Amino acid sequence: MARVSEPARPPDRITIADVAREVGVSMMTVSRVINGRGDVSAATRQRVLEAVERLGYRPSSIARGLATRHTGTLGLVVPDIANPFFAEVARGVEEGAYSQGYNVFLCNTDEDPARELDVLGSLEEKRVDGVVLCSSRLSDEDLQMAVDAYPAVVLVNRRAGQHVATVVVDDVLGGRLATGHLIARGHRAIGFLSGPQGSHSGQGRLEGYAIEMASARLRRETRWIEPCGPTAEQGRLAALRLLRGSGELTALICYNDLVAVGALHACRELGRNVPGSVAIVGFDDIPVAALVTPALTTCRVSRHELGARAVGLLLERVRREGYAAGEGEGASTAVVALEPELVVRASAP
Amino acid sequence: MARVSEPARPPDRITIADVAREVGVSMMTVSRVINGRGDVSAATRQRVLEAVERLGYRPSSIARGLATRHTGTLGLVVPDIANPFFAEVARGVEEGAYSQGYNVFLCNTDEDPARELDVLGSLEEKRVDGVVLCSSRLSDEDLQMAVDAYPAVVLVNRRAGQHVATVVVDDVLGGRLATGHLIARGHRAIGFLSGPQGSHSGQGRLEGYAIEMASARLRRETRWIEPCGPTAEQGRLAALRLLRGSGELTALICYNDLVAVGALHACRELGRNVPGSVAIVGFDDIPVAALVTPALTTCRVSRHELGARAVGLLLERVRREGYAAGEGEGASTAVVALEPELVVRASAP
DNA sequence: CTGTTAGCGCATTCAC
DNA sequence: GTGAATGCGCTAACAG
Repeated sequence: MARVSEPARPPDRITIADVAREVGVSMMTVSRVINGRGDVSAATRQRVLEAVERLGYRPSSIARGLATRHTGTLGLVVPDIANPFFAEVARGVEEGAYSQGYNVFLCNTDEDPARELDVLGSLEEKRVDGVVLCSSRLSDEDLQMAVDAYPAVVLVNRRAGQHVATVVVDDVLGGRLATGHLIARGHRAIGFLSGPQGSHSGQGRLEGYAIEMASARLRRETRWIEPCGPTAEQGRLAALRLLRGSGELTALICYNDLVAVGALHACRELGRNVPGSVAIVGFDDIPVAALVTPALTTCRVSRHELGARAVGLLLERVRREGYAAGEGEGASTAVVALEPELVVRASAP
Repeated sequence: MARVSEPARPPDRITIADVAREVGVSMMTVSRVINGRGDVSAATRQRVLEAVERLGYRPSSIARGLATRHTGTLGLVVPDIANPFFAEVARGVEEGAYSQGYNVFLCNTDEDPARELDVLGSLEEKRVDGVVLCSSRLSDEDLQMAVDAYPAVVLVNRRAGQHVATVVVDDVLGGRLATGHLIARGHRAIGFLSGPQGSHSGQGRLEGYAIEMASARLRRETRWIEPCGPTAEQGRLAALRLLRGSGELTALICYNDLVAVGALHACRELGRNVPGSVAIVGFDDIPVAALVTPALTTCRVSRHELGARAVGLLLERVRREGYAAGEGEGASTAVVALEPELVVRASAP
């Protein structure tokens, strides 16, 4: 068997020194050309550029990072990238970062606070210039410490005081939109599958529901509100309980689209036509919403924009890093609330 | 307005020198403790660890990377992270990387070869230790160059010769499973919505279909095969064409689940009961497959495993980086083909 | 078991 | 316009 005599280390990478030697100038001149800084005569600039091309030189972000203390990298921390919600947020973040020349580290926390802390630590070691932290499960205290540890942080879907940059969804408005639409269509007895007990977004949406019902002077019954897990199956079971217990209901607002799909199944089992006998509204506009029969009316917010706005805020801050976070200092809005919109389909026309 | 006299730079980070000074040892000793290398007396180890804790010292991956030429980072290149397929692959990749202490850069190519090249370049500058490249749209030539530029590369869903590590889905087997299942249920006239013309996976699945039909000595008609776009709407239209043109068909195999959902809608329009009059099989087992009515029988492969296997191969290679890629040298399998499985549901029981 | 020397590749002062 | 020295924070290779 042919065996190479030496371990055959890959040839060492081309460095800025190689380019300088090739052109016959100092490293500094090459550096200036590459970073477009300082004045360099057009002639030498040209020769440097050619040499860079010829040698296939790629500046090392690592070395540059060590020298400048800026790495051109961001961290993106999400509970689960396989969750379409965060996948789309990630898309928005990556696009924004890419367009500004940044690379982003993707980190899953798996909803585990310990792992979240761990991941944040590793990003710190990587010396990221900033972090987008989604749906943090950290305690207020830990969260504050984490925020302080980075040059710049933007929170998504989690608040932590006015002075921490944040992008959230206006869930109360979402709840109002859904409820208002049903009321406008003549519904008076509206049930609410409110999702997991501790859910912030569930609470917000429920609050919006309460506001609209109250302002329309409609009756509200505690038994019309039923908590449930965030899945289709749990939605089905909860809808069954609700519809059997409160036959007067003519509409159901569901914590999310999966729950709404479950409610659809429940109605089919009970022989209740949708939307004829029961109208159904979901939240999120996940892909399945448009594919089920009848297609779901649902309340959506651009998850892509959520991510895009988050990096936007982040990079804004990254750039002023090093300056005091002065209050008046032209600081842009710290808390952005994205407004959802109602997508009207067949389940609640 | 109160204005700070100086730009108020954040206090410089703690370095290994600070820790060394605090403990009264050399930097090397601290380094040894941190990296668990070399022998250090239990006593000093303890004192170093305490100082690290006390000062909140975080070693800089950047500096370490410059010194060791290993960054502890990987690149993950996908066409679109918002596509659930790649999101799940990403999950697998991230998990595997995390468990081995690596961080991963997420890069979207948006299906654009130019951008893919660009992104690969930026990863090179970041000096990643390896790259997982999914569904590359690069020409064979460009792909080969890209592969050569990195210490280690693993391809997902794209082949490039035997000596490039690759993880793919066995689409031919998938096609055979779907077809075989229908034949076993007594179907003899089976149509095929074959997806986009250039699709590799579509071709593979179609090949599997042909193999099974032939081995069962069943008649095959060219008009039973209908190409279509990869969406529900295009699936619906194609199914309409197919079912109207070939009334004898009792089963439809669909390029993917979205197309299958479209076929479901088409059957409803034509008043043909599923599965009574037409059985339908999809591919991929996307979330919607289980939620439509009737639920879809579909052929799935673990996308999570696809990612997990890819990082597995990658890290295996990263570790032997620097050695010649000797053929016999205990080199593990370069090409892994994951076997899909059939998930039987109501649309083709 | 521990310390010293040197350098990873680049950018930031300053000089010229 | 350009170059020379110096250091970013850390570890490899040797000493001791």
